[in-house]
Amino acid sequence: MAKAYEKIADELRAQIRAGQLEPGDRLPSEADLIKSSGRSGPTVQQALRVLQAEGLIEKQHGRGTFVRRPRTLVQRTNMRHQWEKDRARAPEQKRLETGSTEHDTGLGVNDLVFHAAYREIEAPKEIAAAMGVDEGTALVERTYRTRYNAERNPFSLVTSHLIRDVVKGNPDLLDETKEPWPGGTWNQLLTVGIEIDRIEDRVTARPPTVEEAEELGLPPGTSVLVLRKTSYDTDNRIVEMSDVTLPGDRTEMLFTTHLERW
Amino acid sequence: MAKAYEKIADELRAQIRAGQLEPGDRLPSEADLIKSSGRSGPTVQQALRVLQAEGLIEKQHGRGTFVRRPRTLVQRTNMRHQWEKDRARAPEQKRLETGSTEHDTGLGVNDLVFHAAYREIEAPKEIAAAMGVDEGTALVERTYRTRYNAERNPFSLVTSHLIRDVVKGNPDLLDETKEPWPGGTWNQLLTVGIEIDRIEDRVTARPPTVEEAEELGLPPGTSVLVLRKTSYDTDNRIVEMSDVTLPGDRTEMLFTTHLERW
DNA sequence: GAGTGGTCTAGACCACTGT
DNA sequence: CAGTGGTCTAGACCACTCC
Repeated sequence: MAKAYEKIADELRAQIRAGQLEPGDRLPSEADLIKSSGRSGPTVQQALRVLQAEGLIEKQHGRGTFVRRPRTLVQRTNMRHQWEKDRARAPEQKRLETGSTEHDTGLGVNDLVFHAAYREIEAPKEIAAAMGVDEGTALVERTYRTRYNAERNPFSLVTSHLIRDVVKGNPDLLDETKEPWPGGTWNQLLTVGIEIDRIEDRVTARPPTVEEAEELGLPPGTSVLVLRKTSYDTDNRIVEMSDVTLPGDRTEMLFTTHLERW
Repeated sequence: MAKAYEKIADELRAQIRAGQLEPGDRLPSEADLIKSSGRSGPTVQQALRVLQAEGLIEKQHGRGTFVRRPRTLVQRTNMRHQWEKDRARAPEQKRLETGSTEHDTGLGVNDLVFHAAYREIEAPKEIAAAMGVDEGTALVERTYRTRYNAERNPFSLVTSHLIRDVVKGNPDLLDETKEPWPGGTWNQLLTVGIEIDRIEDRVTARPPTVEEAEELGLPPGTSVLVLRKTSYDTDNRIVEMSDVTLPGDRTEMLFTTHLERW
């Protein structure tokens, strides 16, 4: 006994996969589906909800229901790590020219809008454990939002943590008005004598929280990539840790691993 | 004017985040919520659906609605690539002992169950483009399922593509009954004189398709990590490409990037 | 104003779980 | 059997989009 809403969903899904309904096409209106299926409104709506949760369709209030366009625009690579390290020691003129986000996106500085906020906090349990410090250790927490000039919503949410005692040698590092800092965090760390040796990127996926969906402007039926980036210095200490939330449907992360030759 | 279902969802979400409702706790029954909120059944259900889509709660038919337990069990690292390469040239006895999945999970061969199937196909457009070959090129498509002995559902779905002409020198590579092959794909490639030079891992996230949700046993309100692994040989040719689907809520991918010293 | 999706009601009956 | 969530009906009214 197939459930009524599943039957409706299956039919529409088959049409989308077969290409009878192409990305951008409008689906039959709910009223049409009610008539053609002989089912009630809520049943038809449940069928559409299923497809929406699969990321196949997108509802637009007052306009109709449409087949979603796949999109993967922003690529984020681990080559950026070496690039960022090199840039940290470049002359200031060069450092001013471009940031790591422009490196990823291939855009100029003027196409992007940054916002940064700093505050000092005491390390909560989870952060302390991940950074290998005691709970309550003084940290500098920095949050960043980056968006395209032409768009309303940012395409990444970043929260970065530094250990206060490690960076206090340069008071500018505690001052958010110095952002954007030419040469980025790595140049900041260089000013207090820190060299980064390796990066660990931890990636998981989950549905967005309401707050993330709101800030990133994510429609229902999308996932976020959650990236925790941990930076180790040449003494094998964790000197920075960032949590990055990225929209799953427009981000591709690329990691290249070179292997030893035989 | 706050929507009724949002108000109910907000209240429950606040209780979960505050820890008044802990992971594993049962939420009030729908009947209770109908009474306490003064709203109708469908409205209460919509509130619960919202929380389910956020991955916060889990409904169990006939038992109740529960706060979901966070879980991240399987870790998959890019160190495995070098490890796999080294293993490919190890003596057969050593190669028999363990596979790359055991390497990731830290388990023995007997804790895991593998299933492999081979077939020959003509490269469809998308695959051909990604592998840099002509559409219609003869490929060997291999699908793998790996699961814990104790569990019903696999924790990864793998589809791997090899170029038929590249591997035809060893007929065993076209025979699925030879699986599991000691030393894995890389040893297979070694038998036809191929050495892997670098790996590219591309990661995105999205909600599961119905088929993926079914096979992986994913509850509503979870995402999948989609990994496309491309292997380049020492002549910079693509010799293998795998598409891997992993449950987002129990997988963590770890990529380590070592940087050049100053 | 016509057409679309969004929210909501007040029920009914079914399917699954545990005692 | 009682209690739970799952499905479904037949409507009502609201909010948004586009002409």
